[in-house]
Amino acid sequence: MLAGDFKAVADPVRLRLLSLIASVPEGEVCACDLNEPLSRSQATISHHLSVLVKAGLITREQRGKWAWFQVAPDRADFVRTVLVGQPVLAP
Amino acid sequence: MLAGDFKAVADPVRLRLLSLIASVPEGEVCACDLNEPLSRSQATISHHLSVLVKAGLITREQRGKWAWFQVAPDRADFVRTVLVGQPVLAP
DNA sequence: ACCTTATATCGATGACTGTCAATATGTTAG
DNA sequence: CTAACATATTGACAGTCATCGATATAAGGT
Repeated sequence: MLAGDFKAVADPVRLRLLSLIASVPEGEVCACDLNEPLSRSQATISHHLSVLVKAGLITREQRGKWAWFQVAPDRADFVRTVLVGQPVLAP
Repeated sequence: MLAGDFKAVADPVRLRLLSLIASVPEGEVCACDLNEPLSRSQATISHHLSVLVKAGLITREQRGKWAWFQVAPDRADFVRTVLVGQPVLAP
């Protein structure tokens, strides 16, 4: 658990992006669906997505014209912890 | 779970400070014990402690000449999650 | 081949951050 | 009261960051 992991989610836009990506039932989101709801420029959204990818929290896959993002499988637990907050404790 | 919470732990020095404070059996640490092990100036340590206090993750109590810090009781779960990483899942 | 669309990259800029030396504040001891 | 000590605050500086407009890259359609 390094400070760099938290740095990646220490920005409101990135946290929201991660939340959006993690919350879709399909498990992946097209970048085209992420530009509008954040009220930031396309360049800014692209930048933040790239930060999340470089941090290893999400993965990017080019499919045709579109780029699809999903939570990195090996970081799903970290992402869930970050988004849900309180861990569920074993009794 | 706001980005500000993660911002507070997104610095290596602060993460280490939080870890030191959270890991002492007594539950509280004197600032005098935090200056040395981080290899930063006294002013820098004081600054980071104040950031953690303002974020509500630790509390500060003046006792005589010394300042004592402990993990804020109402944020103990967040701190544990941050430091331990994986949450323990209920079966 | 061209045009359109989707996304990334570049360059610039203003804001924020970590750091330290110096100084201030507050506390205890003599 | 004064000296010594612990911690906080101030001021300055260099580095990082979020943001955007403009441009580049790449893919698909016509």
